[in-house]
Amino acid sequence: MATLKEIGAELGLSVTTVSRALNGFPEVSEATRAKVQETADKLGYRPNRIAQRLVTGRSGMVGMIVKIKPDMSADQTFFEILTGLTAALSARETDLVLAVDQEDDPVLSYKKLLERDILDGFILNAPVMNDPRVDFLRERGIPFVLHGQDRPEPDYPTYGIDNAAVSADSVKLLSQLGHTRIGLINGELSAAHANDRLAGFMASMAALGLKADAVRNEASLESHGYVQALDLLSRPNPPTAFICATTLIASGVMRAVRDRGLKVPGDVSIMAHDDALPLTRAINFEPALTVTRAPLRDACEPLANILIDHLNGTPARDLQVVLNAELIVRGSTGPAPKEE
Amino acid sequence: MATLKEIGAELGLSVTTVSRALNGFPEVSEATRAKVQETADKLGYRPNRIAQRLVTGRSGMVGMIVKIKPDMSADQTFFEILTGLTAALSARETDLVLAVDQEDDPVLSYKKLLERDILDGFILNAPVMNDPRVDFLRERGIPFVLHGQDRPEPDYPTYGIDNAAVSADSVKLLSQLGHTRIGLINGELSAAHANDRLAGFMASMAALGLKADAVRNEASLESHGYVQALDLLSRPNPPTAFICATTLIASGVMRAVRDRGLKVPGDVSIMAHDDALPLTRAINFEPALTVTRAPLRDACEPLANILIDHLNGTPARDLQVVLNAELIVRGSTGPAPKEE
DNA sequence: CAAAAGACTCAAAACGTTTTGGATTGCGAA
DNA sequence: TTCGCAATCCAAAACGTTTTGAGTCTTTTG
Repeated sequence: MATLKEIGAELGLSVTTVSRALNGFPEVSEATRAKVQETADKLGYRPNRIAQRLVTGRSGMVGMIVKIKPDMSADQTFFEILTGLTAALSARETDLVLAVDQEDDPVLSYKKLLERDILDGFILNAPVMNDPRVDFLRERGIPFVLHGQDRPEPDYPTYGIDNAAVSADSVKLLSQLGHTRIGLINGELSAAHANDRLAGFMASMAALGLKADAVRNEASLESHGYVQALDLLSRPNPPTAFICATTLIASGVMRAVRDRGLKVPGDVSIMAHDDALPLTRAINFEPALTVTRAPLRDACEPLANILIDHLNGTPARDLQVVLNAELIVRGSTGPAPKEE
Repeated sequence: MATLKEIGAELGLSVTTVSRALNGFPEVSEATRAKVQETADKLGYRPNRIAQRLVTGRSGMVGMIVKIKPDMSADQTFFEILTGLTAALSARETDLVLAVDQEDDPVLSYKKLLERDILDGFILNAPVMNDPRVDFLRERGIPFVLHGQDRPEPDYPTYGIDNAAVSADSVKLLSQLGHTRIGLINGELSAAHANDRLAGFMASMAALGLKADAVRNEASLESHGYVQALDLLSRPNPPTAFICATTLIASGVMRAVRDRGLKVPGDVSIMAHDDALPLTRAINFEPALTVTRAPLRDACEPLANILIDHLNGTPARDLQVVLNAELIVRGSTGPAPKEE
């Protein structure tokens, strides 16, 4: 509970000098800086954030709104993001204010939170295509960072992986292994990333002259993977390889393949995109899963830093990061089976 | 962005008067209050929370730390609590700062958050018996409210239901229906409420002279209910009634009962405690489930208010609420089957 | 009719920090 | 000597609110 004034009184210095000493300003001598630092430590000084925020005009809080599905199911990715984000933000003296959105209108929760007038910016996750939240915040000039891409040429900070490239890389690997009938078990198309995966898949299949007629887009569930793979495998010319949106889907697909009496990777190759969630780890599959890998956890620190840099004045065009996922080849992919 | 000063300038009043007019102080005339209110509305005045907090010495933020299990599974109850809590807190101009705890040491996250020195208090949920977080916060004089009971005679604010009574009520109902062999499929004993349920069960069974030898304590999962019920039903003298810790467990128990070719409630009665989670609704069971009911959602507003009242000076002993769950008899319970 | 009581209002201090615009010192250069 | 220039330091203002302690009227009371 020590204050700048108390430190100053202790040393016979002004608050100005104490403040500058502690904040590393150049116009204070090293000798005094050392003394100030020492008594600050001795008195257990911690800057009063509220006072700092009053004078800087910033609240030091950013918002994130969690969209909850009608069934109240917790998105597996949510805790992963939440964990990393709070840690990364707190390293930069920023707090996360969380709100839960159950409204039909996707921007209503943002309006409500903004009315309280205490947030410096927002972190937007799980975007849909042309996300209405983006338009809403952009119109009002509220800073935010988007996790992912919701449109081709954003003029706001974004951070995410190239989801079209994820599909392209996967198709490329499989086609090099000789596969020509490749299935895509995608996530729900309401999500922007699922759109990009689909677009990337269609484009690279077309570029190779392959027919992309084994595509399914549904929720990321084990059961979805199972059902869709079973269905596709009962075709006259079933796919010899599956690209799965998530490891969860992949586990369903693998179960389906085996239920049909087929071998992985002998008869069917399976690969997935891997967010590196602790629940379903690609490495624990039997055989270990070939993946495009981009740990969600890794996105948290960049997201936090991008938003805070943006708040500090860095222009949006310097804060648009699109990474490529890493391709990790493991045992679940192999050469296409010989045609009989 | 209007300030008190601007409103004052507009009307030729001092900031003092404007502040008092808006905050409903008695020493300002109704005429001026009306004028002040009017121009405040006209200018779109919103009090600067940061300035308020600086002068009141409070941050307006309370913390909650979410404990995540090693498998990163999201507790079903978490979103329920989060939703209600943010709403209730924001009604009292308070924000929720969330942190995620993955440490082994249960108090480490609290230490870290306290170091940042910006929280007025904490909301503690999912207590274990003699919760170490309680001891930690109590020692340092940090205000908090506990959702539930972790020890017999707390000297801090608490809010929760009487879990021993939940069991007692359930046992009473079933014994009045003639059941003598009653099973308890409880949650994990690490949770304080599971302890209380167990204690209440043992006590009331003993009071009735009944043998309490069909008790299982494990995670609240459908599969747990299924497995344990199957096991208990294969005994020579199987239970004729089950008390389940959650509706999720109850659904597993019901499946087990039917897999054994038994009828509910003809052969076996089933009841559960119902937190009123949207996922598994007691009323959607076939037959509808008899429950002791205490919606988790209903706890959020009291929790928020208790903590804030406590911060405002209300002593802890006036803020200890123990409610009784409502007993709702539906179709899943019936008279004990006649012994052959 | 004076004094007390009430009704209403205000200036100023306070919260703890950052930042602006000097002020003071010592020292080498003109 | 005097001027300029770093190198240090400081007083005061500012952020927007709440609260304290008085002040000015008007009305009631003895």
